Amino acid sequence: MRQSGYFIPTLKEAPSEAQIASHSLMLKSGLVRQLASGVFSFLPLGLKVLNNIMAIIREEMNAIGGQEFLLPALNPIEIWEQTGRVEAMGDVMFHIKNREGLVLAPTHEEIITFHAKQHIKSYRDMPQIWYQIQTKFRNEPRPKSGVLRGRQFIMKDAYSLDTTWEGLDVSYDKHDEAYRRIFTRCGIKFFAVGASSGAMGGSKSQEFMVESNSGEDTCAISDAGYAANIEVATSNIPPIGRIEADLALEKFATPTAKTIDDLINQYNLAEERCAKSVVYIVDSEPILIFMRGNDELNESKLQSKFKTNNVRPALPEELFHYTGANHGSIGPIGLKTKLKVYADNLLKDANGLVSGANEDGFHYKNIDFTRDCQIDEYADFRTVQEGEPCPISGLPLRVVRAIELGHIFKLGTKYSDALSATFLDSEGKEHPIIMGSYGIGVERVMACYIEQHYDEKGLVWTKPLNPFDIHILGLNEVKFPAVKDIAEQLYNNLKNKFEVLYDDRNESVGIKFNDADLIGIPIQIIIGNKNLENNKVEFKIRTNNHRELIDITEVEAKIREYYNI
RNA sequence: CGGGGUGUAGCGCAGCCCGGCUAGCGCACCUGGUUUGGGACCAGGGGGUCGGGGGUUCGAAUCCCUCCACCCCGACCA
Repeated sequence: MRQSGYFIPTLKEAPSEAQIASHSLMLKSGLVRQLASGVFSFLPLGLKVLNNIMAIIREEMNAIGGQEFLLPALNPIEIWEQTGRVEAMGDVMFHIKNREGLVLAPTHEEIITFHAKQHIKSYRDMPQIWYQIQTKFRNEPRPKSGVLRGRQFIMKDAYSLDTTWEGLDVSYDKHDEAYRRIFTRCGIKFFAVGASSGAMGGSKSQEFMVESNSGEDTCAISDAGYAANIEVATSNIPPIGRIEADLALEKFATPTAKTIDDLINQYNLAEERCAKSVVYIVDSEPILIFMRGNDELNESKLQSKFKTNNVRPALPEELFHYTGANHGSIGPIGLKTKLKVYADNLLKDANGLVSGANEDGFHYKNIDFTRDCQIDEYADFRTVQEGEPCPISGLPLRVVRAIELGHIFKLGTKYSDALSATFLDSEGKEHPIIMGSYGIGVERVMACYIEQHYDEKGLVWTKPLNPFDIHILGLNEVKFPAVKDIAEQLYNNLKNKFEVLYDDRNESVGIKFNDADLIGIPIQIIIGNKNLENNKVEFKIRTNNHRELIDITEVEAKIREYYNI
């Protein structure tokens, strides 16, 4: 490709809206342009990279037996109504205004299930893995970070159809392995985490994450290989257990203690023996939960425990109404109304506790959960903290931000039940198809690669994502026709063997060098008049910016050596 | 949806507080010339609904009202 006629609009200064490296570099190097908030156009160079990523995805999906589909973005709303997801999606789903009954698909479980219902009738028809690489539409409330969170984006989504739960396990594991291969081949350092299946109720879910301060998820990871989304992460902090002394329950005045910290400081108490009360409304039913000291309640765990997305902290007036006290004085003893009472596992059967007396300005001490009050159930409600021991090794956990690249999910029969997609087993009995769903954000792969591969000069592409293999720079071709001749010769010789970009523009050397470094093609062949006098050209490797003078006749061999082909 | 910010040429910005010649600067772009190994130089030139609408005023980029877009924080996130 001759650069003089190829559209690569590089920018010297990035538009001010770009806050993160990948966004800024994608704009500067002419890969993308923003059209509207969360909506991006891919320019030729960016599309080449995207195509490379999609080629890898296709290879790996095909390798596990995936069959490629192309499903429409325009969907009849009826199908979405049948699964209840019009309501569940809410504003996230785009609705077509001038054609009643059509929506833009944010994902394709419904449509896949629709086609499965049409034609998958027998256990003999399965297993199936169906996938597509297609544009999704989601009306994100706040698009951000360039292509990382957009209102329109390309997703590889795959769906497995199985007759048994064991079959689903096999399909799920295949995707797990395929995803690891895809991200590894793309040159991305990632980790997989157990994730919350939340109210979806699926039996297992795993996210593929890239550590990054630009990420929107939080994960707890350890060097021992433990990794989990903070929504489900645990640590092996031991329960506080019981103290020896069997002390009598005692009420005491705490007029100025509103928080756990106040209590600890004013009355010299052990933080872990303070039972913090949290009142939540779960599907309109109030519940009381006790947490250890200043432990933070994890709403995702709450949602999973009660299998609903509908949880919220109680309002101040609700607190008083249900407990008889205001925030800061709520406890397990003497509740005004009967509430279901839960406690975090760390407080299991504990005694010697301090908690509110359900009377403003008073607390109880020496509370014994097994003696003084009724705890209906203990469960894991807490959010793990940085430095806590990893549950598999005891090594300290790190809590990091991460970008979600992909998600694999055991759906079960949620959609096949809703849409009556059933099959007959070998005994002629009808069962719902058992499904899985598996997604990869294609632009995110690109952005994550960039986040992990750039320097102060610009992008640093490596095989196999690189848009071109070789960048030929002819320096001062107008003044030195010999440079032009050799550059043309090399270009014509190499262009049928490799993807070659030839900078034949009549630009100053500075511009050519800087643009080449910005675009980041792995190998630069720099042709200048001085070196040419000795039949030499420069061979520059972008990953380490190492430059070497080589004989013109060696160029092809050097390229083959670098790419190992 | 709540909070904060921005909107002036393709990009980056100044001017606005305190209204006043023809709206500026750098880069980019066009023409001619000179240059040529890390974003050249000289000369000339083109490009603007100052986000939109309304208002105040003799006069608005500037003050007021309103709408919109974009960015950041938060809420939300199948």
